[in-house]
Amino acid sequence: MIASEKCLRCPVRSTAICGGIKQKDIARLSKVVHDMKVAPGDCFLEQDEPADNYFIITSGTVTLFKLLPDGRRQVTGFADPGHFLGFANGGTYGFSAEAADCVSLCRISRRDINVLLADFRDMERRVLDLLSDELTRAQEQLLLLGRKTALERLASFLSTRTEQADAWPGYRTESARDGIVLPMNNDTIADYLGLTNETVSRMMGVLRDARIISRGGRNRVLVRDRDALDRIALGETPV
Amino acid sequence: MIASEKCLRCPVRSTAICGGIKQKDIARLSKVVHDMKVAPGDCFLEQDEPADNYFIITSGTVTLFKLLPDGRRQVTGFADPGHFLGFANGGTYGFSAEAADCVSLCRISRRDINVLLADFRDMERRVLDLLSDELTRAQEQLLLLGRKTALERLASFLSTRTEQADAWPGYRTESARDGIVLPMNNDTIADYLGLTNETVSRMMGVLRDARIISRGGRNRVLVRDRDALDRIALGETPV
DNA sequence: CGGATATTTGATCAGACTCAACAGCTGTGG
DNA sequence: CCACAGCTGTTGAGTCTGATCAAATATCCG
Repeated sequence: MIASEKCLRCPVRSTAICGGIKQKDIARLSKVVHDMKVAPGDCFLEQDEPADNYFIITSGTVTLFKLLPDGRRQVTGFADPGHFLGFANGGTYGFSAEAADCVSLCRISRRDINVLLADFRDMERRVLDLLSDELTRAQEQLLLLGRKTALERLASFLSTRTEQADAWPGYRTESARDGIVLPMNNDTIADYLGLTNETVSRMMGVLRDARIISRGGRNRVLVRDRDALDRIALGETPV
Repeated sequence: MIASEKCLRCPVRSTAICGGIKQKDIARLSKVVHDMKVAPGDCFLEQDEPADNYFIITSGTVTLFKLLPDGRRQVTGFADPGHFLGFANGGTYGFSAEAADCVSLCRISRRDINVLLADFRDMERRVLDLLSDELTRAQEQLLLLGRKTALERLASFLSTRTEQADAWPGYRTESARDGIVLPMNNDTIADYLGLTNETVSRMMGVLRDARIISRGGRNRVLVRDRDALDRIALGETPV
């Protein structure tokens, strides 16, 4: 899955766009793919705005969220490197996206994406796979929000994050083998899990008291008992 | 969007698969597309089973759901005619599907779908659009489950169902212009909205007392004040 | 009619929210 | 070096929404 460094600048970028990319196509891609940097907290895609661009994250983490008119917020997911953003059914985005930390991404206009899709046959299939993955993850999150308790939600979140860190070692620093980095604060985690920041803090305390996790410095969590975490996440441990 | 009756047996079927289908391709499609009927309550696709088939609903409504080990159930959505089921990232289905009422569908094996996708160019794009729609709807549902009250959830559900009835008039009987049909019982609605059947019943009563809806016979609801319904759905009406 | 299933209604309970106060960390400026 | 502000996270007390449990009623269908 990791492409050779030779293609374009960022391995994730070429991988995400069209897999094994040929040297002769680089020039063409460079014309339609624009690099961007976004500072933490900056919103680069807003709900209900015209969906003119697609984005592919190359580094950092992006928070995706929806808002109700009175300000209630639901974080619908986090986009990590390799993620593809910007699908919209009705011509406008259905969610907003803001950088959780320093984010690099590349932008492709709606017009150009169609050319790319037509020219790079395997790209369409890849996008289809990405969307399919994302839908599967969204459905898992529906189960979480609809039927899990606060403790189960937090355990699920930490478990999933740990899995992702396994799948993509870039997330994990060598100094903390079992540590996962949470680039978002408790407010954001709360909005993701349908809870409040107080409840997130309390449940974090419950897991810490049970020696299942421990604090590994700012923004870092050490998972000490992953089996226990997974059992809680699946509701197999009575509260 | 409605295909001509001449293509295959079901207009929805040809539309869903590959849009304007040519006469000469019908024979080929018929070889890989198998028709099926499913009785109400029957489960034809089970979570964690090998994802060997894709399905396209041609009539009726299908309930999609996920289960926790202890039996808690979350309905992740309803698949109406034209919907495409069976995407799986890890080789197994991520959810189960059972017929809500009498359902007709066609089955395409995983092997055959790849041939179809390769041969019918516009099919891949159509599937991509369907997936994109579905993801958008899933995100809307995340907002509902994470941040809306019981009343707001039910109002959202009824509002969305009404919109769908507008978009596809087949849903609506001419005898009840504003009536929508709910082919699922309160238990299923509850599992969809992350509530209990008692709460669904109570909130239905609240909307009825407020003259926003009224009962239109079994499985049928009349929406009397759609604006009010939408305002509640968006949380713009203080409880 | 009768039995099964679904819905409605009531009373009580509990998990998570709200509001409020406090602690810890970080960076800033005197 | 310390004082302080500002932000994030923690902890506590009280409240409330929706769940649970139980019973009554309604609806469907043979």
